[in-house]
Amino acid sequence: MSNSETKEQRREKRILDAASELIVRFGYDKTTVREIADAAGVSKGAIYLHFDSKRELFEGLLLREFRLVSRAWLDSVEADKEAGSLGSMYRAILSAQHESELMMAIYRQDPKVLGSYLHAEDNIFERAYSQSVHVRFVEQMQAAGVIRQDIDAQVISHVMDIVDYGFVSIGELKEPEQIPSHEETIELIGQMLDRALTPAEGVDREKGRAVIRRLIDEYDEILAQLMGQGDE
Amino acid sequence: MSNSETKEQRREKRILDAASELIVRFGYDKTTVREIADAAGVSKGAIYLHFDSKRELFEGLLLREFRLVSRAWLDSVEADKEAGSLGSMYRAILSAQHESELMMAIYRQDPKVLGSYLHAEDNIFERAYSQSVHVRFVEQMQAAGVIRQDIDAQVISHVMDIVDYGFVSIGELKEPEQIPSHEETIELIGQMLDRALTPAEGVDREKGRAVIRRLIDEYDEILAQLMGQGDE
DNA sequence: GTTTGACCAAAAAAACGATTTCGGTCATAC
DNA sequence: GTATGACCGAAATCGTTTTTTTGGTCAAAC
Repeated sequence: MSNSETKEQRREKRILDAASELIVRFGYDKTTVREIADAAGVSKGAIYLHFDSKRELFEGLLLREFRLVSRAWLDSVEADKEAGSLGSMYRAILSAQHESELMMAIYRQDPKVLGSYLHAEDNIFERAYSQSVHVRFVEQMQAAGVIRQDIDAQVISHVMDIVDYGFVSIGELKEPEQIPSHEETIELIGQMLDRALTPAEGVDREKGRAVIRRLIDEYDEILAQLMGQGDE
Repeated sequence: MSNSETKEQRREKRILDAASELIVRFGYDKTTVREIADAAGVSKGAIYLHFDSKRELFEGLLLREFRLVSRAWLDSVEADKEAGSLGSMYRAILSAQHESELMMAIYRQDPKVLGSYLHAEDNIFERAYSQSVHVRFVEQMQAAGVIRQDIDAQVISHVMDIVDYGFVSIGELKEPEQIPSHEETIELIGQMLDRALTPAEGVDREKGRAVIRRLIDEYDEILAQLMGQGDE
């Protein structure tokens, strides 16, 4: 096996790219399979060679996005030699999320984009949220000495969720011109976390990065599992 | 004039109380004037002796709530001798907001509660937001030496908006059992703000409280103005 | 072996009138 | 003077039928 993609993989990528753009723009319900096929330059039948249904196509798209964003997060943490503090890692994940309009819509559970899928039974979000990855992230960071251990992990994780949810959702509330650059915003958020949650005795940055690597591995497994479930 | 309310004032209060409970529960659109009258124990006609329309009744309710919450905020700041730091004041306002279900719905711009009023033209929110009270709050706090002056007030204010919006909206995303007590949550948020935004040289708490007093006065004026506009 | 697009049943949307509900008014009662 | 609720027109809701759209299939074409 070489690293070049097969013809099929390239076509699947084109389909998902087309679906992503259309769904972000018009929403899941208002985007038809026909339109996705046209935008991807394939026939409608071809889509069903890759996915069993519109729903599974969408779930494939969601899973790809989860993976892409977590990969981007990991890369940015690995690339930054200064990284390892809680703030720098949180900044990295906010940045990674912010790059993807689809990911933003997912995190804020935007009904305009996710449409009827949002309330479809047994959807991927229910399954994904039942794993409490955020709490585990904080617990492992505490164990690694990157986060103060005198505050309950549940509470820390919840405040981080609040900030994250506010960050991706604030665009629904404010006009674009009232919003400062997201670099400045993210910078300040990172500072706040660092100053409030870093232990007094300082941190071993490499340990923090090690936690991220381990967590992303875990996360990939969860995604693979979700992928598997979808196939049945 | 004595401090006892007139009969009319008492009736207006009963009407607003009834409206508040029904609207929080069933939403603006699904609550009828008839139901409000019944719940308040008055006739429908009586309602129109106090308000020119259903819309103005609702705006009266909104303005009363703004005033009540800002008053509760001020009281809690005045009562707490330790208050004056940014964190303690922010904690107080989150608490005050959290006490009022209606205020929570307003801050998260909940369509289930605010219904068609949310997109009604020239609604009170548009007018209220055009005044950038949050930015002015931060600027005055910086001038009083309670907040670091080396960070742009716009950015600080925006991050505080993000936290606030996330705080009142997170209930839409998570199940109640996944949410820690709001006391713990608020406590940590306050710590984060204090540690990240307090100047190194420490603060004069009384100066901070003085800013609050001045701001609430300003705010009352803005509300009075909005009230006036509504009457035309 | 691949790919396509005409085709189908099911679901959604539109059309439409009948019916009910609702915000607001005002003649009447107190 | 104050308060009420029957009353009105506008608007929303409902029930039903018709029309259009859409997800998914598969015989035919390549």
